[in-house]
Amino acid sequence: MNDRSDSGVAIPNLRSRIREATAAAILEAAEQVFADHGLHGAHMNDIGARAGVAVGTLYNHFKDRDALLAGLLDQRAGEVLGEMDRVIAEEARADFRERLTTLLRTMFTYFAAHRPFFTIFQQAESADLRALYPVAGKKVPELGLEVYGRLEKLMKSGVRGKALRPEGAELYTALIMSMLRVNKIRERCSSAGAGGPAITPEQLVRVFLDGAGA
Amino acid sequence: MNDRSDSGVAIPNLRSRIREATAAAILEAAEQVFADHGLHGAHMNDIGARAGVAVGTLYNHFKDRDALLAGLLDQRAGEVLGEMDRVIAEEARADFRERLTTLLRTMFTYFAAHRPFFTIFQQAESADLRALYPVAGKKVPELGLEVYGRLEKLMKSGVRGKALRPEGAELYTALIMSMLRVNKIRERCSSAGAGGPAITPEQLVRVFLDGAGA
Amino acid sequence: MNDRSDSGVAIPNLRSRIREATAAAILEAAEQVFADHGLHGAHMNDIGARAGVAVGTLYNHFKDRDALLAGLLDQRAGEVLGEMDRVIAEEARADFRERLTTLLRTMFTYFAAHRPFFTIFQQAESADLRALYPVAGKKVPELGLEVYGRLEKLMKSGVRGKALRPEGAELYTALIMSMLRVNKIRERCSSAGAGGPAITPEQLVRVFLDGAGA
Amino acid sequence: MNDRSDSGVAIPNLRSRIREATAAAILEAAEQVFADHGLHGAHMNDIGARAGVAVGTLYNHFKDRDALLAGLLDQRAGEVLGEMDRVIAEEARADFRERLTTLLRTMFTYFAAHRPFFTIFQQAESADLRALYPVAGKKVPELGLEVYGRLEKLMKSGVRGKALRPEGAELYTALIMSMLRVNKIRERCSSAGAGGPAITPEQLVRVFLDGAGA
DNA sequence: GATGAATGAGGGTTCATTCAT
DNA sequence: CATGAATGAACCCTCATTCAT
Repeated sequence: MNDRSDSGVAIPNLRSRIREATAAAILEAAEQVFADHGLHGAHMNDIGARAGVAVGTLYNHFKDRDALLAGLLDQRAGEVLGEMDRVIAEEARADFRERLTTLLRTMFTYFAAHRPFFTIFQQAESADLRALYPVAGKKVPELGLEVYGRLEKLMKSGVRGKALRPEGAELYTALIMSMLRVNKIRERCSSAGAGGPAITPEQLVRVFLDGAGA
Repeated sequence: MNDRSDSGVAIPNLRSRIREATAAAILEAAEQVFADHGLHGAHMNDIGARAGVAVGTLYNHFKDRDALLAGLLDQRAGEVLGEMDRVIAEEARADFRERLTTLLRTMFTYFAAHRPFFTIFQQAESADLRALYPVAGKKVPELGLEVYGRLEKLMKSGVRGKALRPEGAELYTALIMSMLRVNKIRERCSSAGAGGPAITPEQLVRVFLDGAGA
Repeated sequence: MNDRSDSGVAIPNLRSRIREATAAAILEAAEQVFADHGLHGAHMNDIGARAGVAVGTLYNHFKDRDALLAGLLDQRAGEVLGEMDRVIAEEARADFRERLTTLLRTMFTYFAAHRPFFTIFQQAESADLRALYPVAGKKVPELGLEVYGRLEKLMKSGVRGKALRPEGAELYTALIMSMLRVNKIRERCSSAGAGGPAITPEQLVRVFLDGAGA
Repeated sequence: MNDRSDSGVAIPNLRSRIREATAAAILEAAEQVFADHGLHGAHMNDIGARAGVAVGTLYNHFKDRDALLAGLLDQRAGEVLGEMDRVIAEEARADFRERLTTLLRTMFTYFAAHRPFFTIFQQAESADLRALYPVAGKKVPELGLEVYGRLEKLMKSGVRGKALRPEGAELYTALIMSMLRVNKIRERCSSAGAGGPAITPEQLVRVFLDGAGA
């Protein structure tokens, strides 16, 4: 009985572990290839080659190309949202400035580590591409929404706690979200930016809370 | 004799006027279709259909798909930069806050009127797509650079004129540029934003200069 | 009356002379372009450009592309056949060896002066291309047939006059015709041939009549 | 264990055998279609249809249309040159007349069996088409050169062995090569030729060595 | 479950031909 | 008649997807 139940349980476990390892390898390959060649330029053959499997194998794990992309976006979105939630919980007691700074640092750090994903995500978020990916459509926009929701909650608590002036409250969240791209812009456009130090969450929060005016 | 020479001159004029009108119609159609379907999803047949011409006509005006896209980006970039320069010259004497507000309003207004173009431009600016479009590559990144240059000049004058604190001076430009997307984010993410009033340049400048802190 | 009839006659004459000049220019341009780019690679636009007229004008003179090609082949075939007939008549009294040599020299000379045409003609003569050019089909094969006929007549008189052995009589004509390409082959293949002197009709006739054997 | 490793080896073998069979079918289809419709008139869809495969399959075996044509010419050129070399080696001891006759018979036989290829080859050899097919260009002219080289070697040995008069030695090779087309010309032009017996290598050699003169 | 050759719809592009000026 | 932009059928090629092994 032991033998049988062991083997009966163990084999599926082994198999499912192999399955998951393959799926993870595929997702990682997909992240690279999508980032390298763009949302439309990434080819299933390339993804398979980079993952070290044949094309057919991709279809054993994901229904089609869109499902693979959606799976990738899901996976990464889950990771970053998880980290955000963890930090929000940890810093629940801190003052507003520190909570905002820490949350921004979390996002900056994640995106710095997963720059390919960030690039993909921005393209996928484009309103006009959503139409092209009905399968992914359900999930793709959610990361933006989810991040927005978390930031908005923080902003509201900031207004309640008198850390933020209430007049412009409804624009704060969108404003902070738009600033997440600041380092990308700095790198691309600023002559100093290419090699220089990235803008820090502290600097960002400083301007956001205190203003840039003299 | 006059009559004949007149007609001899008139025909080329008429033809070239028609040519230009067709080219403009093609560009406008391309703007719509590229925005609707994305940089890769836009098909030459669709562009032709929307412009009311046959596919072949597109190729009488633009060497290939990339040249059409590049032509479109060039055209629109020229327009928005021209308006920016005009406003910058007009407001040369105004104080910093007004100059910044007016410049932002100019951009907001242009992008509101050419939302499709803005969408295309953001996609084209993506680092990963530039590699895919070598033809467009030469011009595409320039709009960002040009806008950045003009904003930076304004920021420097703001610092010199004591309107801006000098400590974070090197991040102001990138920060303002990143904020240009704020209304797009608000529309997409905010529950209020979809139908609500857009964020105004005044609001943006208020937060930027005075801060959101209480 | 004089005036009227003069102008009535003169204008058509002038016009028809212009027409013919244009048609000749088109044919000459076509000869160059067909030879430069091949039977299928020659484009109507290129032919028009080289002739110094617009595409539409080509269609005022020739029904379509095939008719233009057929017209070109007709024209040149008429010229070379005319020269052959003239030489045949002139040399009617000479002995066989001289008549053959002179006829070959006529062809060699014409083809040396119209090498593009010769190239075109060979392509057009290909059995498999005839199917593609039903319009030209009637005329294209005729040059080969006409030349063959004239040579065959000469061969028969040679046999009758005991200048040729009668045993292989039925192969002589085809053999001589196949030899017309000898200089083209020599140029292309022989290391000496590229710049060296062309093979002369005399040499050819020498081998044909006397053999290469020791 | 043996069984398993056997099957592990067998699968690739089976696949590669199928691959080669498909490639051969494609080449054969291409030979027909190129010959039937000409170098430019042959369409990839037609080739696929005749080979019994989809268009895409053609591109799994050949990079593009030019590579397919080049592959075809390579393949056939290799075959005919191989046969020529075999015959040359076998007949090394025979006298000149027999060696020449046998070599010609080899070529006549091969070309009779691969008439489509012969047609293609002549078109491809055309100076003006070589420019259009840079991919094929490298190999295309080689068949002519290779055949020329082999014939020239034979001719030189004929001169050395006193079988050929030395005076016209430098034209013999080109002359023999030009004669290879004799049967094609006979079929097309001679009223007797269409159905009649082909000219034999013996007849050809007879005229070449002994002359047609009485 | 993994493999990778075959598939074929669909996209970008060309170019002979037309016709309003 | 000359012009040359517009036309659109037809071509080459790509690549997501399938399925026999």
